[in-house]
Amino acid sequence: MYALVDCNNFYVSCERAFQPQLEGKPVVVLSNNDGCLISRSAEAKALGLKMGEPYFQVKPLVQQHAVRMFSSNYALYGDMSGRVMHYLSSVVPEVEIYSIDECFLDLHGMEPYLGPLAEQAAGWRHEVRRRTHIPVCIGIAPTKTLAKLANRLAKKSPTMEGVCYLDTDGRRQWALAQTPVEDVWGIGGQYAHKLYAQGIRTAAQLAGQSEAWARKQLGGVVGARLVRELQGTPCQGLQPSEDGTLSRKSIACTRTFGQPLSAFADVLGAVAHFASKAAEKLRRQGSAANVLTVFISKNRFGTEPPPHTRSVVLTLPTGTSDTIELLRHARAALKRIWEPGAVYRKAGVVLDGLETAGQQQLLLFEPNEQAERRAKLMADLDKVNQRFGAGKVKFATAQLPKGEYTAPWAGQHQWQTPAYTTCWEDLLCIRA
DNA sequence: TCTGGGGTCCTAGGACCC
DNA sequence: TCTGGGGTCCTAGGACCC
Repeated sequence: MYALVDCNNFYVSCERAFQPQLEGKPVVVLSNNDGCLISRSAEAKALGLKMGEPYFQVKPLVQQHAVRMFSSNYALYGDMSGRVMHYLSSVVPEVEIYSIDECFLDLHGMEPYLGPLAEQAAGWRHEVRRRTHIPVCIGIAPTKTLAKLANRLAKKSPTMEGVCYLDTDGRRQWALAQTPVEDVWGIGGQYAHKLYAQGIRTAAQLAGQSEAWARKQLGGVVGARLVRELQGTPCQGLQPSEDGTLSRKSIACTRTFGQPLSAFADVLGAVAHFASKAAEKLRRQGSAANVLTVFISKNRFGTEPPPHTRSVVLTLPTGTSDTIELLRHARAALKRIWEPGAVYRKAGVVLDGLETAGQQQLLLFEPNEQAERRAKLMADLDKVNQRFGAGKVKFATAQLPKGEYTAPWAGQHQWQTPAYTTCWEDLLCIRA
């Protein structure tokens, strides 16, 4: 058996944890640049506010109903996520952190030790709430896909009190019949459309198809696996996350600018900043990158025909996590795709071909003094920034223009709350 | 005026190799 | 006239996820 634990409206719940007066009110959290709605309270959903909708389009509705708005505060959400995951990691031996607000628990063979799983899950749910103020729902089933499906039902039906256990074949059939096919994990817009055209509208109907059919219709082995999992045969095991952290296969830092930019120096400043941030993430997970991609984009919503994005992919001479090295390549890459006179809205840096850091040095016959000094410099840089605040020490390329206090590319974050749990200055103050 | 960011996996097709 | 049968690696593009 697998359990899927999912935090309800996670970002909104994090804001509510520090502002209990928001309970029962419509609340939304906006994406970077205060662009789109990315988390909504139940009350906000009831008003018809949709996931991913641009804020400017729903502004009248939001104002009319006095919906409370928040800019995203990832320092807070990341820390709160860590607290939830840390607790869940302590109740079972194997946990896979699937995203910032979801994790799978491996419950195989656990029932004799834990007792009835539904009761256990209710206890975990209660304890997460008590420790973090974050509400979660738990779905339990024989496969990951069915656990996702169970989780959705736990969220929808108040009588389940946040836990849904598909422990019998009858319950599994009932759950499949309840679920629209587009709500199955792995069925997105394209596939849903295709399935409807063939008269398949529920998860039960999809589960009734053959593996060969699924392979042909739903993208090969992925589709075959999906249908088998709906039928109750596990095809995906747990990929345990080491000590509660995730190790990525690619690392990106990309942003839409707060305003359109057309000066090379401004865009270079942004690209340099993104490269520095990506390099920090890279070192944090102990990796080195072999491939660097830089892209710049124009307005993708305007009347101009695509392509709106130009990118360049560089294979680096050797795997590296050195900011200086990556900045040098990023600048060269940007020069190659830069069009004078164009107006840019967004840029990004992506690191791929990740390997364990240090491996590339084993190839050298003699210890490379310069490489060692550089590695030490990067480690010290990270230490200083960790202790005194992100960006306290940075490279000149990523520095602000003279006399500026905010970067020209910086976005809006009009409704940002304090980083209550990760910054001393932002510590919550309670007056008696 | 205003439209997010960060990931994963898979397939097909071309280049190249023996 | 007739033109094999594997492999591997790489890239681009598609689809999906939260």
